[in-house]
Amino acid sequence: MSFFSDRLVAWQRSSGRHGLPWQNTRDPYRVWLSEIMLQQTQVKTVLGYYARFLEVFPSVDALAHASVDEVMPLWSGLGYYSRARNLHRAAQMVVAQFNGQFPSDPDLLVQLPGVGRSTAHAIAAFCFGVQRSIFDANVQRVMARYLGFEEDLASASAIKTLWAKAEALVPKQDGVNAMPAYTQGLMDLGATVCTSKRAHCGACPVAGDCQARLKQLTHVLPRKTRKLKRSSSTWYWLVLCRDQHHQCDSQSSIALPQLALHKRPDKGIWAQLYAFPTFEDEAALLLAWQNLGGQAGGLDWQPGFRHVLTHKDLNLVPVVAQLPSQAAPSVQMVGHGDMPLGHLEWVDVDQLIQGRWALPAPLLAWLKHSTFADTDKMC
DNA sequence: AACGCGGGGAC
DNA sequence: GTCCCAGCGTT
Repeated sequence: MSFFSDRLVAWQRSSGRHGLPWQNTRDPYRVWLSEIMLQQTQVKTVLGYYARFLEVFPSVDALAHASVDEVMPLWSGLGYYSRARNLHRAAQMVVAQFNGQFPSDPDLLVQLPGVGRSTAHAIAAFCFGVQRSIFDANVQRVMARYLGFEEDLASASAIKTLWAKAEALVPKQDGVNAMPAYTQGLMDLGATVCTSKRAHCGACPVAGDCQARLKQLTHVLPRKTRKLKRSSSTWYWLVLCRDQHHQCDSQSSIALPQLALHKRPDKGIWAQLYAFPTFEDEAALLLAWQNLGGQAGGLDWQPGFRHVLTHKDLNLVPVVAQLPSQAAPSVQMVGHGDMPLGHLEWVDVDQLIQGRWALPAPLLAWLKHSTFADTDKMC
């Protein structure tokens, strides 16, 4: 029990986390999915998404044969949506290039889109006992403190150096038995004991030779100079365009209200998700509205609301628009900054509310809580 | 090396 | 409010 890894493995088995749904399995598909969802995302948030995803796509084969439009709604609200697109592409790669079986070699795993070096090591360690180290923020903190590593982790060379030291600490023997517990132990220690704000050294299995504790540096390490810069808030105007052809009146049979969506561009915020036509200023909105044949007074400005992102605040203003009867239901619309809009998709409000389309979380939340979602009030 | 990318939680 | 979190891809 003298080695770091021995102590950590024993601690994980006695005091670590064991009941999480992606634990107690060596199914690479399930482990991989959990690792991707957990990137920059907390356990509590992931739980629901993970269960729903596996219910719809229980295997890598099922995921590979789906369309990306079936995958994205299951990610709606989770953030970092490129993860979902990479997940889908990676599933197709596993089927096409690895015969449906995840490889155990981290050098091959890292070729999958969305799988970086740390995630590749996690999959290899959990599923195949490969003796390589993960290196997420938890491990960086644990290692910087345990080793008394004082270099600035904003530097790439410092990261490289510390990662190499982490690799040197992995269990030397019986990887298949030890690596899953060891890897989980690193994460658990960082999440529950050696936490960012405070190190609970009394509960730590390796406090005895922790250099940060011995030098009273736990509150200083890890050093990381990079500061988060928040840019100023931005405004978006969102057009909620009703379909005239489905408007309710006393003569028509029951028709479902529909709204126009368009697919966001490949890059930038909400990339490739579906959103209401979005404009960065009122002039662009009005120009597009004019191009559509809209009339003055056909727009109803709703109260705006704020949505906070990591790097900036969004001020979102919904504008309800009544499309003129002569306009085609599908129209090429220009005026989204310098980005041409594609054809609009007309979608039942029901389907939006039920999460069948991949809307950004704030748009879906607003729709659900607005009177606009109430069919009666549309007539 | 710096930056963009969502959302939620802790304090 | 600020900072953090099972990071990765792009420039």
